[in-house]
Amino acid sequence: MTRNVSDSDSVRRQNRGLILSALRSGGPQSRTVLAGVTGLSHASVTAIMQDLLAQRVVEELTSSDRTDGRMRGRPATMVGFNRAAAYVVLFEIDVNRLRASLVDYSGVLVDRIETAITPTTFIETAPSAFFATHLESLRQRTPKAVKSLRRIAISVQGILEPDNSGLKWSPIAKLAGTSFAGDLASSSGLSVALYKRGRLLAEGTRWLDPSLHDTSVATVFVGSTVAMGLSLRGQITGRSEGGATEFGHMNHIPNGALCRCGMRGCIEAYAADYGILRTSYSVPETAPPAPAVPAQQFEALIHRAETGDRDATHGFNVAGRAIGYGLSRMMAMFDPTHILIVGPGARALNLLRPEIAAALSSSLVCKVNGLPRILAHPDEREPIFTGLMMKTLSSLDQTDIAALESGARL
Amino acid sequence: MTRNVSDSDSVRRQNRGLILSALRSGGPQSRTVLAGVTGLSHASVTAIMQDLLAQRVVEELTSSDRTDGRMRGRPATMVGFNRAAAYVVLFEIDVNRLRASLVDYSGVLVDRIETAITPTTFIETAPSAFFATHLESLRQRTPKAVKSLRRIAISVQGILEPDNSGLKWSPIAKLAGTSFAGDLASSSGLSVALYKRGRLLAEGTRWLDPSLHDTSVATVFVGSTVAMGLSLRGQITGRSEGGATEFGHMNHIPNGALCRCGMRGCIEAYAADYGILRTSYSVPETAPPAPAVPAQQFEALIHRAETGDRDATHGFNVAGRAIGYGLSRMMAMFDPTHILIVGPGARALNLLRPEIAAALSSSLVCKVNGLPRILAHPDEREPIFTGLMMKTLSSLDQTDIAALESGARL
DNA sequence: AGCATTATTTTCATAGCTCGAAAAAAGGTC
DNA sequence: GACCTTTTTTCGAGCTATGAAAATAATGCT
Repeated sequence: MTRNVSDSDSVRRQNRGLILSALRSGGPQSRTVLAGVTGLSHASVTAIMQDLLAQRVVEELTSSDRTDGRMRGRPATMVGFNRAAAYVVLFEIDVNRLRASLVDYSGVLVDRIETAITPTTFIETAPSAFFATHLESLRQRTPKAVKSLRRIAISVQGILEPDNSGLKWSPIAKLAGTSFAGDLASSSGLSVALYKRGRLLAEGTRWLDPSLHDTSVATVFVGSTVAMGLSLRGQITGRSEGGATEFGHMNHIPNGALCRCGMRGCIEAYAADYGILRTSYSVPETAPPAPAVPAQQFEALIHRAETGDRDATHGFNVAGRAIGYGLSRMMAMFDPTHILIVGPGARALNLLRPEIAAALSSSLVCKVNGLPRILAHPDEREPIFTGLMMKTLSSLDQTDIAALESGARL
Repeated sequence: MTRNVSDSDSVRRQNRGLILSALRSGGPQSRTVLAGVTGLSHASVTAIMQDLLAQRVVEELTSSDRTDGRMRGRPATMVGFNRAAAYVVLFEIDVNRLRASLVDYSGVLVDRIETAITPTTFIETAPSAFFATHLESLRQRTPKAVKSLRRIAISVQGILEPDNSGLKWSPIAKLAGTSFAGDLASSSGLSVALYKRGRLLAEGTRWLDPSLHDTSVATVFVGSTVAMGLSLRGQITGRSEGGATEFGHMNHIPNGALCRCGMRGCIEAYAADYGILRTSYSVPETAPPAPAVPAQQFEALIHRAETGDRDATHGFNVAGRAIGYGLSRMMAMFDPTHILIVGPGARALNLLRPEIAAALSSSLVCKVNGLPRILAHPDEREPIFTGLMMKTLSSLDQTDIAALESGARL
């Protein structure tokens, strides 16, 4: 049971957290600005800053870093994160590659390793060993980061185990079923967090576009899979497993097209690249989905549809319909003001849009409240990485750093 | 912008809130028990209690109220809400009746007025005047409550205005489009809250069954309409308008049966009483829905299906399918562990269950995580009233009472 | 060079809160 | 009436935030 009692300790923790999160989203700032942004008094900001400086969590920037034209009055001393205060290792795993990044406490990428993944990778090497090897490489290449390494976070696709130790189901061969996160945690002695890609997309777009930060956004990935993250008035929500949704496997048509997951009629079976391809080439719906669709093949299909090819256009219409009715059903539960299409499918938004709009228009909530804005953002890698990094660093801020005792040092 | 700064004031507010909510859910308790339940020290409980007693928010119960067999040691003095500390007026409006209740601060029903509503009621009388008349009657019949009246709350169906001043759309004739809540607020000088029925059902079932209090439950009303409230790990969620969903008007079949809302293919068009009736009697799907279905007619239909009538059974099968696929789609976004069917349709759960289970089983999340538990609770009036009352009183606790300044009195 | 001006940061005294320990209170038990 | 047991209150210590005043560190002006 969580104790919700409030005492002077929790007050400090809360206000330290406020300052850290202002620093996290606003970059280095003067104490006066921080007081304004957080609403704390100057006196409190000074007191908290003294703690943070003593703990080597933040540091004062030298005056040469100031670029703004000098003004009258005592010049402000900017305070920013001490980059060496902590390091985190971030893994992004995909069907065909693993990307391992070492990031410092200020959010600067220090080192990165990319490795290809094949269907046999996890037959030859146990997933936890695969991750451990990459972790070890990063450690060896940046020895100074080793003792300050605080967290590991992994971006995954699939359905998480309730205890977040691994995946119950995953489109990546032989990854599900092993408790790779739990194993990595015990072998490294660090906390390992798993996040679903859809959730990170929602997280990342909030950070990359501050105007969306406090609005309600549904971020939909359309590409080799279909996924969705939900951010409602700034709060990430969704299924308990890490706050993401299983939008791609929401049923679209009972007993419909065969999906990669083995079920029938999922949105993904119509709107992922393999689904669109299958429809366009009139392959029977019950035929097993292609294992992977090369990027240029999907691009070519978009081009054909854009230049008037009937079959390709039909494929995108069917996909738009699936996404549109999925969104319309989602909007009976939630009312995002913006819908952001991300990934390769975003380049085809103009092909998808008419059917999406038609499906949304046929719902009562859209008739009464109007249609949400639908935007496209073709690149998905940056939001995923940004989301993974910011989520990990903020959670470090709020959980570890804000709770540091007065005497303690990092 | 909300200031999230924490200071000693907010500490007190938080801890007062903790004690009030323990009292709200556990009834009168001794200070020692409260210390245990809230996690506060005995010293703090005493200090806060002294404030609350001075403000006449709570009162010590006389020893005669103690029923437990005497034990050794100093006897505990129970502390409970001062019933006269505040009063609230609760309205429940339905297609055919209005129920107005006066409730005291401890949650005891003091007075109640019920009035029939006909399709012409709001043609003859403006909605705000109709509510104001009932408010006035309650005031006159219990004069002592007048000066302590703090809030008005109304249970409604339909889609709320963004500012909660009224309804954008409602199944009740002539109710939507007028700002009856705003008008009532300004004429009475009290704050008026609108809550959707579905949300109150979720709220009420949590209070009525404490074992569900911190679980994730989807409460589905099946009767003259179809509605759903969502409670995730104890938190009510859903669309921004009062945290409810528009489940009944989630699309089930594109371009399907005509719904009362004017759209086509809504779940309600298949699963509300009028939809089941229409299917059972093979009335065309595009025929305008019956305005109201008498309770005994729906009961008779259940009986016919239970005794093997093919047409009636078909009607319930189609309804179960609509609800089942709706739930399966909802579960792609959220993962309640329990699904609670409430209202007249709950008496037909056995007829609906096979198709609901079949639809859920065809979804990936249920295949991986298993089916949620599906329960029935035929009576819907008690959860709605309890939800409305507890929500209103708790919000009074946390917003008004917890923030009372040390010197102030109610 | 020297003094006024201006903006930032720190210091200081005050007041509020929670907490643990000790004391007080209010009954039974023998 | 003395003792035991449990609840409740009192008291001093330790933290925290805050406004006001003081200190600091530059620029602008004469």
